[in-house]
Amino acid sequence: MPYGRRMAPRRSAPRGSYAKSADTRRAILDAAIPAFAEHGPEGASTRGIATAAGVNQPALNYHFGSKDGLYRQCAEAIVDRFALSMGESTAPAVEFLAAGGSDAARAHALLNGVMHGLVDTLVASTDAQVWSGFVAREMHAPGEAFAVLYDRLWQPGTELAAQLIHAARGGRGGIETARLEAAMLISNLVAFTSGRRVTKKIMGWQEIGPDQLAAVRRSIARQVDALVAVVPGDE
Amino acid sequence: MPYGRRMAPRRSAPRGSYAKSADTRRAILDAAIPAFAEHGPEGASTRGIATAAGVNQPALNYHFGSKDGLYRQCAEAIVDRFALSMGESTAPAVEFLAAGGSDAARAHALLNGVMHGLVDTLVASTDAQVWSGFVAREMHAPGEAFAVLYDRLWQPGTELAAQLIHAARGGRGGIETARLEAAMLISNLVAFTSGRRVTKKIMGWQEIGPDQLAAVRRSIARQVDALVAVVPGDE
DNA sequence: TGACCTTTATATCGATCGATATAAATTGGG
DNA sequence: CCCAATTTATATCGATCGATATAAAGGTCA
Repeated sequence: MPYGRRMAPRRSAPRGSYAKSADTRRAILDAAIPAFAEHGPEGASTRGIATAAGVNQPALNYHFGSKDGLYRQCAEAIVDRFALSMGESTAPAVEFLAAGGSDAARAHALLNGVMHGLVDTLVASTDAQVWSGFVAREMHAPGEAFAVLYDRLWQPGTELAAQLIHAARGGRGGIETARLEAAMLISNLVAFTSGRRVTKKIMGWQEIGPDQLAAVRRSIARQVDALVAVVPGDE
Repeated sequence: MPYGRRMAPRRSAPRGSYAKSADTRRAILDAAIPAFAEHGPEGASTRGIATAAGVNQPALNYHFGSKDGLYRQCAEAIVDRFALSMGESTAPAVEFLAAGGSDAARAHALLNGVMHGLVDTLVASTDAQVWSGFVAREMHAPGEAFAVLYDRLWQPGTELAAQLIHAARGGRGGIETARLEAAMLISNLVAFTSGRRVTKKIMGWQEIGPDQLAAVRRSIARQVDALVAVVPGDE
Protein backbone atom coordinates (compact mmCIF):
# COMPACT_ATOMS: atom_id res chain seq x y z
CA MET A 1 0.00 0.00 0.00
CA PRO A 2 1.58 3.29 -1.14
CA TYR A 3 0.28 5.21 1.80
CA GLY A 4 -2.19 4.52 4.50
CA ARG A 5 -5.68 5.83 5.00
CA ARG A 6 -6.90 7.22 8.25
CA MET A 7 -9.50 9.70 9.37
CA ALA A 8 -9.20 13.19 7.99
CA PRO A 9 -7.96 15.87 10.42
CA ARG A 10 -11.51 17.24 10.18
CA ARG A 11 -10.34 20.78 10.21
CA SER A 12 -13.80 22.33 10.34
CA ALA A 13 -12.94 25.96 9.74
CA PRO A 14 -9.59 27.68 9.95
CA ARG A 15 -10.05 30.26 12.63
CA GLY A 16 -6.97 31.99 11.32
CA SER A 17 -5.37 34.94 12.94
CA TYR A 18 -3.13 34.47 9.94
CA ALA A 19 -3.63 37.31 7.47
CA LYS A 20 -2.83 35.44 4.26
CA SER A 21 -5.60 32.95 4.78
CA ALA A 22 -8.35 35.53 4.33
CA ASP A 23 -6.82 36.66 1.06
CA THR A 24 -6.76 33.10 -0.23
CA ARG A 25 -10.36 32.53 0.78
CA ARG A 26 -11.37 35.71 -0.99
CA ALA A 27 -9.44 34.76 -4.13
CA ILE A 28 -11.11 31.35 -4.19
CA LEU A 29 -14.57 32.85 -3.72
CA ASP A 30 -13.96 35.41 -6.46
CA ALA A 31 -13.00 32.62 -8.82
CA ALA A 32 -15.69 30.18 -7.69
CA ILE A 33 -18.71 32.48 -7.98
CA PRO A 34 -18.34 33.11 -11.73
CA ALA A 35 -17.46 29.45 -12.31
CA PHE A 36 -20.55 28.22 -10.48
CA ALA A 37 -22.71 30.86 -12.21
CA GLU A 38 -21.55 29.74 -15.65
CA HIS A 39 -21.23 25.98 -15.26
CA GLY A 40 -23.44 25.23 -12.27
CA PRO A 41 -22.43 23.50 -9.05
CA GLU A 42 -21.92 20.20 -10.85
CA GLY A 43 -20.35 21.50 -14.04
CA ALA A 44 -17.73 23.71 -12.41
CA SER A 45 -14.56 21.80 -11.50
CA THR A 46 -12.54 22.39 -8.38
CA ARG A 47 -9.36 22.27 -10.42
CA GLY A 48 -10.61 24.97 -12.76
CA ILE A 49 -11.61 27.20 -9.87
CA ALA A 50 -8.27 26.63 -8.16
CA THR A 51 -6.34 27.53 -11.30
CA ALA A 52 -8.43 30.68 -11.81
CA ALA A 53 -7.83 31.64 -8.19
CA GLY A 54 -4.09 31.01 -8.46
CA VAL A 55 -4.03 28.31 -5.81
CA ASN A 56 -3.77 24.54 -5.88
CA GLN A 57 -6.77 22.29 -5.79
CA PRO A 58 -6.60 20.92 -2.23
CA ALA A 59 -6.68 24.52 -1.00
CA LEU A 60 -10.42 24.50 -1.73
CA ASN A 61 -11.01 21.52 0.53
CA TYR A 62 -8.75 22.96 3.18
CA HIS A 63 -10.55 26.31 3.35
CA PHE A 64 -14.11 25.24 2.60
CA GLY A 65 -14.24 21.57 3.56
CA SER A 66 -15.77 20.36 0.33
CA LYS A 67 -17.07 21.50 -3.03
CA ASP A 68 -20.56 21.82 -1.57
CA GLY A 69 -19.17 23.83 1.33
CA LEU A 70 -17.53 26.20 -1.12
CA TYR A 71 -20.78 26.48 -3.05
CA ARG A 72 -22.67 27.40 0.11
CA GLN A 73 -20.06 29.98 1.04
CA CYS A 74 -20.37 31.49 -2.42
CA ALA A 75 -24.09 31.95 -1.80
CA GLU A 76 -23.36 33.58 1.57
CA ALA A 77 -20.85 35.90 -0.07
CA ILE A 78 -23.33 36.87 -2.78
CA VAL A 79 -25.99 37.67 -0.20
CA ASP A 80 -23.53 39.75 1.82
CA ARG A 81 -22.23 41.68 -1.15
CA PHE A 82 -25.69 42.26 -2.53
CA ALA A 83 -27.02 43.45 0.80
CA LEU A 84 -24.05 45.78 1.12
CA SER A 85 -24.77 47.24 -2.30
CA MET A 86 -28.49 47.63 -1.62
CA GLY A 87 -28.37 48.81 1.99
CA GLU A 88 -28.44 52.50 1.16
CA SER A 89 -31.67 52.32 -0.81
CA THR A 90 -33.48 49.73 1.31
CA ALA A 91 -32.69 51.12 4.78
CA PRO A 92 -35.21 54.00 4.71
CA ALA A 93 -37.91 51.68 3.34
CA VAL A 94 -37.30 49.13 6.07
CA GLU A 95 -37.40 51.88 8.67
CA PHE A 96 -40.63 53.27 7.20
CA LEU A 97 -42.34 49.87 7.35
CA ALA A 98 -41.00 49.07 10.81
CA ALA A 99 -42.59 52.29 12.05
CA GLY A 100 -45.90 51.07 10.64
CA GLY A 101 -45.81 53.74 7.95
CA SER A 102 -49.05 54.26 6.06
CA ASP A 103 -48.30 57.37 4.00
CA ALA A 104 -49.11 56.10 0.50
CA ALA A 105 -47.16 58.80 -1.33
CA ARG A 106 -44.08 58.19 0.80
CA ALA A 107 -44.39 54.44 0.28
CA HIS A 108 -44.54 55.02 -3.47
CA ALA A 109 -41.42 57.18 -3.32
CA LEU A 110 -39.59 54.61 -1.22
CA LEU A 111 -40.60 51.84 -3.62
CA ASN A 112 -39.22 53.86 -6.48
CA GLY A 113 -36.04 54.36 -4.50
CA VAL A 114 -35.65 50.64 -3.83
CA MET A 115 -36.26 49.71 -7.45
CA HIS A 116 -33.93 52.48 -8.56
CA GLY A 117 -31.24 51.06 -6.31
CA LEU A 118 -31.95 47.56 -7.54
CA VAL A 119 -31.58 48.62 -11.16
CA ASP A 120 -28.34 50.40 -10.37
CA THR A 121 -26.94 47.42 -8.50
CA LEU A 122 -28.04 44.81 -11.01
CA VAL A 123 -27.61 46.57 -14.31
CA ALA A 124 -24.68 48.84 -13.61
CA SER A 125 -22.42 46.29 -11.93
CA THR A 126 -20.85 43.53 -14.00
CA ASP A 127 -20.50 41.42 -10.85
CA ALA A 128 -24.26 41.48 -10.44
CA GLN A 129 -24.72 39.77 -13.79
CA VAL A 130 -22.78 36.86 -12.36
CA TRP A 131 -24.74 36.94 -9.11
CA SER A 132 -28.02 36.93 -10.99
CA GLY A 133 -27.03 33.87 -12.93
CA PHE A 134 -26.01 32.11 -9.73
CA VAL A 135 -29.23 33.02 -7.96
CA ALA A 136 -31.55 32.35 -10.91
CA ARG A 137 -30.02 28.92 -11.39
CA GLU A 138 -30.47 28.00 -7.75
CA MET A 139 -34.05 29.27 -7.71
CA HIS A 140 -34.86 27.06 -10.69
CA ALA A 141 -32.99 23.99 -9.48
CA PRO A 142 -32.72 24.19 -5.68
CA GLY A 143 -29.54 22.74 -4.25
CA GLU A 144 -27.17 23.26 -1.38
CA ALA A 145 -27.45 27.04 -1.49
CA PHE A 146 -31.19 27.39 -1.85
CA ALA A 147 -31.98 27.97 1.82
CA VAL A 148 -29.44 30.77 2.12
CA LEU A 149 -30.51 32.54 -1.04
CA TYR A 150 -34.22 32.19 -0.36
CA ASP A 151 -34.25 33.04 3.35
CA ARG A 152 -31.75 35.86 3.26
CA LEU A 153 -32.28 37.33 -0.20
CA TRP A 154 -35.33 36.36 -2.24
CA GLN A 155 -38.00 36.17 0.44
CA PRO A 156 -37.06 39.35 2.32
CA GLY A 157 -36.58 41.28 -0.90
CA THR A 158 -39.92 40.20 -2.31
CA GLU A 159 -41.68 40.88 0.98
CA LEU A 160 -40.17 44.35 1.21
CA ALA A 161 -41.36 45.23 -2.27
CA ALA A 162 -44.77 43.69 -1.60
CA GLN A 163 -45.30 45.70 1.57
CA LEU A 164 -44.26 48.89 -0.19
CA ILE A 165 -46.65 48.21 -3.07
CA HIS A 166 -49.42 47.47 -0.59
CA ALA A 167 -48.72 50.64 1.38
CA ALA A 168 -48.42 52.75 -1.76
CA ARG A 169 -51.93 51.62 -2.65
CA GLY A 170 -53.16 52.90 0.65
CA GLY A 171 -53.61 49.42 2.00
CA ARG A 172 -56.31 48.59 -0.51
CA GLY A 173 -56.20 45.65 -2.89
CA GLY A 174 -54.89 42.84 -0.72
CA ILE A 175 -51.35 41.90 0.25
CA GLU A 176 -51.46 38.67 -1.77
CA THR A 177 -51.81 40.52 -5.05
CA ALA A 178 -49.04 42.86 -4.00
CA ARG A 179 -46.84 39.83 -3.30
CA LEU A 180 -47.43 38.41 -6.74
CA GLU A 181 -46.68 41.75 -8.37
CA ALA A 182 -43.54 42.09 -6.29
CA ALA A 183 -42.41 38.59 -7.22
CA MET A 184 -42.91 39.34 -10.89
CA LEU A 185 -41.19 42.71 -10.67
CA ILE A 186 -38.11 41.27 -9.00
CA SER A 187 -37.86 38.15 -11.11
CA ASN A 188 -38.18 40.48 -14.07
CA LEU A 189 -35.08 42.43 -13.13
CA VAL A 190 -33.05 39.40 -12.12
CA ALA A 191 -33.84 37.69 -15.42
CA PHE A 192 -33.09 40.85 -17.32
CA THR A 193 -29.72 41.04 -15.61
CA SER A 194 -28.90 37.36 -15.94
CA GLY A 195 -29.69 37.54 -19.63
CA ARG A 196 -28.00 40.87 -20.16
CA ARG A 197 -25.84 39.45 -22.92
CA VAL A 198 -28.95 38.57 -24.90
CA THR A 199 -30.62 41.91 -24.28
CA LYS A 200 -27.54 43.73 -25.53
CA LYS A 201 -27.70 41.61 -28.66
CA ILE A 202 -31.43 42.23 -29.11
CA MET A 203 -31.03 45.96 -28.59
CA GLY A 204 -27.84 46.25 -30.60
CA TRP A 205 -26.09 47.77 -27.63
CA GLN A 206 -22.34 47.56 -27.48
CA GLU A 207 -22.27 48.32 -23.80
CA ILE A 208 -24.64 49.27 -21.01
CA GLY A 209 -23.89 52.97 -20.74
CA PRO A 210 -25.67 55.80 -18.94
CA ASP A 211 -28.28 56.10 -21.71
CA GLN A 212 -29.12 52.40 -21.57
CA LEU A 213 -29.22 52.44 -17.77
CA ALA A 214 -31.64 55.36 -17.93
CA ALA A 215 -33.84 53.50 -20.39
CA VAL A 216 -34.09 50.52 -18.06
CA ARG A 217 -34.77 52.83 -15.13
CA ARG A 218 -37.60 54.53 -17.03
CA SER A 219 -39.12 51.20 -17.95
CA ILE A 220 -39.11 50.00 -14.34
CA ALA A 221 -40.42 53.32 -13.04
CA ARG A 222 -43.28 53.10 -15.51
CA GLN A 223 -44.08 49.60 -14.29
CA VAL A 224 -44.06 50.75 -10.69
CA ASP A 225 -46.30 53.71 -11.42
CA ALA A 226 -48.78 51.50 -13.26
CA LEU A 227 -48.68 48.99 -10.43
CA VAL A 228 -49.50 51.58 -7.79
CA ALA A 229 -52.02 53.52 -9.82
CA VAL A 230 -54.32 50.55 -10.37
CA VAL A 231 -55.80 49.03 -7.26
CA PRO A 232 -56.77 45.43 -8.03
CA GLY A 233 -60.49 44.98 -7.74
CA ASP A 234 -61.26 48.64 -8.43
CA GLU A 235 -60.66 48.30 -12.12
CA MET B 1 -4.40 -5.09 -26.59
CA PRO B 2 -7.86 -6.28 -25.53
CA TYR B 3 -9.50 -4.98 -28.64
CA GLY B 4 -8.32 -2.76 -31.44
CA ARG B 5 -9.17 0.86 -32.16
CA ARG B 6 -10.17 2.08 -35.54
CA MET B 7 -12.21 4.89 -36.96
CA ALA B 8 -15.79 5.13 -35.78
CA PRO B 9 -18.48 4.09 -38.30
CA ARG B 10 -19.38 7.80 -38.34
CA ARG B 11 -23.02 7.11 -38.62
CA SER B 12 -24.03 10.73 -39.05
CA ALA B 13 -27.79 10.41 -38.62
CA PRO B 14 -29.95 7.33 -38.67
CA ARG B 15 -32.40 7.96 -41.48
CA GLY B 16 -34.56 5.22 -40.10
CA SER B 17 -37.54 3.82 -41.84
CA TYR B 18 -37.53 1.68 -38.73
CA ALA B 19 -40.40 2.71 -36.51
CA LYS B 20 -38.86 1.86 -33.14
CA SER B 21 -35.99 4.25 -33.64
CA ALA B 22 -38.20 7.32 -33.51
CA ASP B 23 -39.70 6.15 -30.21
CA THR B 24 -36.27 5.69 -28.72
CA ARG B 25 -35.18 9.13 -29.88
CA ARG B 26 -38.29 10.63 -28.36
CA ALA B 27 -37.78 8.80 -25.06
CA ILE B 28 -34.19 10.02 -24.88
CA LEU B 29 -35.18 13.61 -25.62
CA ASP B 30 -37.96 13.49 -23.01
CA ALA B 31 -35.45 12.31 -20.43
CA ALA B 32 -32.63 14.60 -21.54
CA ILE B 33 -34.52 17.91 -21.54
CA PRO B 34 -35.38 17.83 -17.82
CA ALA B 35 -31.91 16.53 -16.99
CA PHE B 36 -30.19 19.33 -18.88
CA ALA B 37 -32.60 21.89 -17.43
CA GLU B 38 -31.83 20.82 -13.88
CA HIS B 39 -28.12 19.97 -14.03
CA GLY B 40 -26.93 21.92 -17.05
CA PRO B 41 -25.20 20.50 -20.12
CA GLU B 42 -22.09 19.67 -18.11
CA GLY B 43 -23.73 18.46 -14.93
CA ALA B 44 -26.18 16.06 -16.56
CA SER B 45 -24.65 12.64 -17.18
CA THR B 46 -25.35 10.54 -20.23
CA ARG B 47 -25.75 7.49 -18.03
CA GLY B 48 -28.38 9.21 -15.92
CA ILE B 49 -30.31 10.31 -18.99
CA ALA B 50 -30.09 6.84 -20.50
CA THR B 51 -31.41 5.24 -17.32
CA ALA B 52 -34.27 7.73 -17.11
CA ALA B 53 -35.11 7.04 -20.74
CA GLY B 54 -34.98 3.28 -20.24
CA VAL B 55 -32.19 2.74 -22.72
CA ASN B 56 -28.51 1.97 -22.42
CA GLN B 57 -25.88 4.66 -22.51
CA PRO B 58 -24.34 4.11 -25.98
CA ALA B 59 -27.82 4.59 -27.43
CA LEU B 60 -27.36 8.32 -26.89
CA ASN B 61 -24.21 8.40 -28.98
CA TYR B 62 -25.79 6.18 -31.60
CA HIS B 63 -28.86 8.38 -32.07
CA PHE B 64 -27.37 11.82 -31.44
CA GLY B 65 -23.67 11.41 -32.18
CA SER B 66 -22.45 12.98 -28.96
CA LYS B 67 -23.61 14.60 -25.75
CA ASP B 68 -23.38 18.02 -27.39
CA GLY B 69 -25.40 16.73 -30.32
CA LEU B 70 -28.09 15.54 -27.94
CA TYR B 71 -28.04 18.90 -26.19
CA ARG B 72 -28.53 20.70 -29.50
CA GLN B 73 -31.39 18.41 -30.46
CA CYS B 74 -33.03 19.10 -27.10
CA ALA B 75 -32.96 22.80 -27.94
CA GLU B 76 -34.49 22.10 -31.35
CA ALA B 77 -37.21 20.00 -29.74
CA ILE B 78 -37.98 22.73 -27.21
CA VAL B 79 -38.28 25.32 -29.98
CA ASP B 80 -40.57 23.04 -31.98
CA ARG B 81 -42.80 22.17 -29.06
CA PHE B 82 -42.99 25.75 -27.89
CA ALA B 83 -43.82 27.04 -31.35
CA LEU B 84 -46.49 24.37 -31.65
CA SER B 85 -48.04 25.47 -28.37
CA MET B 86 -47.88 29.17 -29.26
CA GLY B 87 -48.88 28.99 -32.92
CA GLU B 88 -52.55 29.58 -32.32
CA SER B 89 -52.07 32.87 -30.51
CA THR B 90 -49.17 34.21 -32.58
CA ALA B 91 -50.47 33.39 -36.05
CA PRO B 92 -53.00 36.27 -36.29
CA ALA B 93 -50.43 38.72 -34.93
CA VAL B 94 -47.82 37.64 -37.46
CA GLU B 95 -50.41 37.94 -40.22
CA PHE B 96 -51.43 41.39 -39.02
CA LEU B 97 -47.84 42.64 -39.05
CA ALA B 98 -47.04 41.01 -42.38
CA ALA B 99 -49.96 42.94 -43.88
CA GLY B 100 -48.41 46.15 -42.59
CA GLY B 101 -51.20 46.54 -40.05
CA SER B 102 -51.37 49.93 -38.38
CA ASP B 103 -54.64 49.71 -36.46
CA ALA B 104 -53.48 50.55 -32.93
CA ALA B 105 -56.48 49.08 -31.16
CA ARG B 106 -56.18 45.83 -33.10
CA ALA B 107 -52.45 45.67 -32.37
CA HIS B 108 -53.21 46.12 -28.69
CA ALA B 109 -55.75 43.31 -28.79
CA LEU B 110 -53.34 41.03 -30.65
CA LEU B 111 -50.58 41.84 -28.15
CA ASN B 112 -52.91 40.89 -25.34
CA GLY B 113 -53.71 37.67 -27.19
CA VAL B 114 -50.06 36.78 -27.62
CA MET B 115 -49.24 37.48 -23.99
CA HIS B 116 -52.35 35.61 -22.91
CA GLY B 117 -51.18 32.60 -24.94
CA LEU B 118 -47.69 32.93 -23.53
CA VAL B 119 -48.96 32.92 -19.97
CA ASP B 120 -51.12 29.90 -20.69
CA THR B 121 -48.26 28.02 -22.30
CA LEU B 122 -45.65 28.93 -19.71
CA VAL B 123 -47.61 28.92 -16.50
CA ALA B 124 -50.20 26.27 -17.16
CA SER B 125 -47.90 23.60 -18.60
CA THR B 126 -45.50 21.81 -16.31
CA ASP B 127 -43.28 21.01 -19.30
CA ALA B 128 -42.83 24.70 -19.90
CA GLN B 129 -41.26 25.12 -16.49
CA VAL B 130 -38.54 22.75 -17.64
CA TRP B 131 -38.20 24.50 -20.98
CA SER B 132 -37.86 27.88 -19.29
CA GLY B 133 -35.05 26.60 -17.11
CA PHE B 134 -33.27 25.18 -20.14
CA VAL B 135 -33.68 28.40 -22.12
CA ALA B 136 -32.86 30.78 -19.27
CA ARG B 137 -29.69 28.85 -18.51
CA GLU B 138 -28.52 28.96 -22.11
CA MET B 139 -29.30 32.67 -22.40
CA HIS B 140 -27.17 33.36 -19.33
CA ALA B 141 -24.30 31.05 -20.27
CA PRO B 142 -24.35 30.58 -24.05
CA GLY B 143 -23.26 27.15 -25.22
CA GLU B 144 -23.92 24.71 -28.00
CA ALA B 145 -27.64 25.48 -28.14
CA PHE B 146 -27.50 29.26 -27.98
CA ALA B 147 -27.79 29.90 -31.71
CA VAL B 148 -30.88 27.72 -32.05
CA LEU B 149 -32.67 29.19 -29.07
CA TYR B 150 -31.78 32.77 -29.90
CA ASP B 151 -32.43 32.71 -33.65
CA ARG B 152 -35.56 30.60 -33.61
CA LEU B 153 -37.13 31.51 -30.28
CA TRP B 154 -35.88 34.53 -28.34
CA GLN B 155 -35.20 36.98 -31.12
CA PRO B 156 -38.36 36.34 -33.16
CA GLY B 157 -40.50 36.31 -30.02
CA THR B 158 -39.08 39.56 -28.74
CA GLU B 159 -39.35 41.19 -32.15
CA LEU B 160 -42.97 40.14 -32.50
CA ALA B 161 -43.87 41.63 -29.14
CA ALA B 162 -41.85 44.77 -29.90
CA GLN B 163 -43.62 45.35 -33.20
CA LEU B 164 -47.00 44.85 -31.57
CA ILE B 165 -46.15 47.30 -28.79
CA HIS B 166 -44.93 49.79 -31.36
CA ALA B 167 -48.06 49.40 -33.48
CA ALA B 168 -50.34 49.56 -30.44
CA ARG B 169 -48.82 52.95 -29.67
CA GLY B 170 -49.76 54.13 -33.11
CA GLY B 171 -46.16 54.06 -34.28
CA ARG B 172 -45.12 56.78 -31.89
CA GLY B 173 -42.34 56.43 -29.33
CA GLY B 174 -39.63 54.63 -31.27
CA ILE B 175 -39.13 50.96 -31.98
CA GLU B 176 -36.01 50.74 -29.78
CA THR B 177 -37.96 51.54 -26.64
CA ALA B 178 -40.60 49.03 -27.67
CA ARG B 179 -37.86 46.42 -28.09
CA LEU B 180 -36.54 47.02 -24.59
CA GLU B 181 -40.02 46.81 -23.12
CA ALA B 182 -40.68 43.61 -25.07
CA ALA B 183 -37.39 42.11 -23.88
CA MET B 184 -38.26 42.90 -20.29
CA LEU B 185 -41.82 41.64 -20.62
CA ILE B 186 -40.72 38.29 -22.03
CA SER B 187 -37.76 37.76 -19.73
CA ASN B 188 -40.18 38.56 -16.94
CA LEU B 189 -42.48 35.69 -17.82
CA VAL B 190 -39.68 33.24 -18.54
CA ALA B 191 -38.06 33.98 -15.21
CA PHE B 192 -41.39 33.76 -13.45
CA THR B 193 -41.93 30.35 -14.99
CA SER B 194 -38.42 29.09 -14.40
CA GLY B 195 -38.69 30.12 -10.77
CA ARG B 196 -42.23 28.90 -10.36
CA ARG B 197 -41.26 26.73 -7.42
CA VAL B 198 -40.08 29.82 -5.55
CA THR B 199 -43.12 31.87 -6.46
CA LYS B 200 -45.39 29.14 -5.15
CA LYS B 201 -43.43 29.20 -1.91
CA ILE B 202 -43.59 32.99 -1.70
CA MET B 203 -47.29 33.07 -2.43
CA GLY B 204 -48.09 30.07 -0.26
CA TRP B 205 -49.68 28.35 -3.22
CA GLN B 206 -49.96 24.59 -3.14
CA GLU B 207 -50.55 24.40 -6.85
CA ILE B 208 -51.03 26.70 -9.82
CA GLY B 209 -54.78 26.45 -10.25
CA PRO B 210 -57.25 28.47 -12.30
CA ASP B 211 -57.34 31.26 -9.71
CA GLN B 212 -53.56 31.58 -9.68
CA LEU B 213 -53.40 31.47 -13.46
CA ALA B 214 -55.98 34.24 -13.60
CA ALA B 215 -53.96 36.33 -11.16
CA VAL B 216 -50.85 36.06 -13.32
CA ARG B 217 -52.91 36.86 -16.41
CA ARG B 218 -54.33 39.99 -14.79
CA SER B 219 -50.87 41.12 -13.73
CA ILE B 220 -49.51 40.73 -17.26
CA ALA B 221 -52.55 42.39 -18.82
CA ARG B 222 -52.08 45.34 -16.49
CA GLN B 223 -48.43 45.60 -17.55
CA VAL B 224 -49.39 45.52 -21.22
CA ASP B 225 -52.07 48.17 -20.78
CA ALA B 226 -49.66 50.44 -18.94
CA LEU B 227 -47.05 49.85 -21.61
CA VAL B 228 -49.35 50.83 -24.44
CA ALA B 229 -51.05 53.72 -22.66
CA VAL B 230 -47.87 55.64 -22.07
CA VAL B 231 -46.00 56.73 -25.17
CA PRO B 232 -42.34 57.26 -24.24
CA GLY B 233 -41.38 60.88 -24.69
CA ASP B 234 -44.93 62.15 -24.26
CA GLU B 235 -44.84 61.78 -20.53
C1' DT C 1 15.32 31.52 18.20
C1' DG C 2 12.90 27.52 18.57
C1' DA C 3 8.54 24.96 19.35
C1' DC C 4 4.08 24.88 17.46
C1' DC C 5 0.31 25.82 14.62
C1' DT C 6 -1.39 27.26 10.11
C1' DT C 7 -1.19 27.21 5.34
C1' DT C 8 0.48 25.62 0.85
C1' DA C 9 2.24 22.09 -2.40
C1' DT C 10 2.69 17.28 -4.27
C1' DA C 11 1.12 12.79 -5.28
C1' DT C 12 -2.29 9.72 -5.63
C1' DC C 13 -6.80 7.37 -4.53
C1' DG C 14 -11.37 5.31 -6.15
C1' DA C 15 -15.36 6.83 -8.76
C1' DT C 16 -17.43 8.52 -12.63
C1' DC C 17 -17.30 10.79 -16.98
C1' DG C 18 -18.12 10.55 -22.44
C1' DA C 19 -16.98 7.69 -25.97
C1' DT C 20 -16.24 3.56 -28.79
C1' DA C 21 -15.09 -1.21 -30.22
C1' DT C 22 -17.63 -5.24 -30.55
C1' DA C 23 -21.26 -8.56 -30.34
C1' DA C 24 -26.06 -9.76 -30.23
C1' DA C 25 -30.71 -8.89 -31.43
C1' DT C 26 -34.17 -6.90 -34.20
C1' DT C 27 -36.28 -5.27 -38.38
C1' DG C 28 -37.69 -5.00 -43.27
C1' DG C 29 -37.24 -6.15 -48.29
C1' DG C 30 -36.49 -9.80 -51.88
C1' DC D 1 -37.28 -17.43 -45.21
C1' DC D 2 -33.04 -15.60 -45.51
C1' DC D 3 -29.88 -11.77 -46.00
C1' DA D 4 -28.51 -7.14 -45.14
C1' DA D 5 -29.22 -3.00 -42.72
C1' DT D 6 -30.55 -1.03 -38.50
C1' DT D 7 -30.85 -0.86 -33.70
C1' DT D 8 -29.74 -2.44 -29.04
C1' DA D 9 -26.65 -4.45 -25.47
C1' DT D 10 -22.03 -5.43 -23.29
C1' DA D 11 -17.44 -4.38 -22.09
C1' DT D 12 -13.97 -1.36 -21.77
C1' DC D 13 -11.00 2.74 -22.92
C1' DG D 14 -8.47 7.09 -21.43
C1' DA D 15 -9.59 11.38 -19.12
C1' DT D 16 -11.19 13.88 -15.45
C1' DC D 17 -13.70 14.28 -11.24
C1' DG D 18 -13.62 15.38 -5.84
C1' DA D 19 -11.09 14.07 -2.09
C1' DT D 20 -7.22 13.01 0.99
C1' DA D 21 -2.70 11.36 2.78
C1' DT D 22 1.64 13.34 3.21
C1' DA D 23 5.36 16.51 3.01
C1' DA D 24 7.16 21.12 2.81
C1' DA D 25 6.86 25.95 3.75
C1' DG D 26 5.34 29.92 6.25
C1' DG D 27 3.79 32.50 10.22
C1' DT D 28 3.16 33.43 15.48
C1' DC D 29 4.57 34.02 19.96
C1' DA D 30 6.95 32.56 24.29
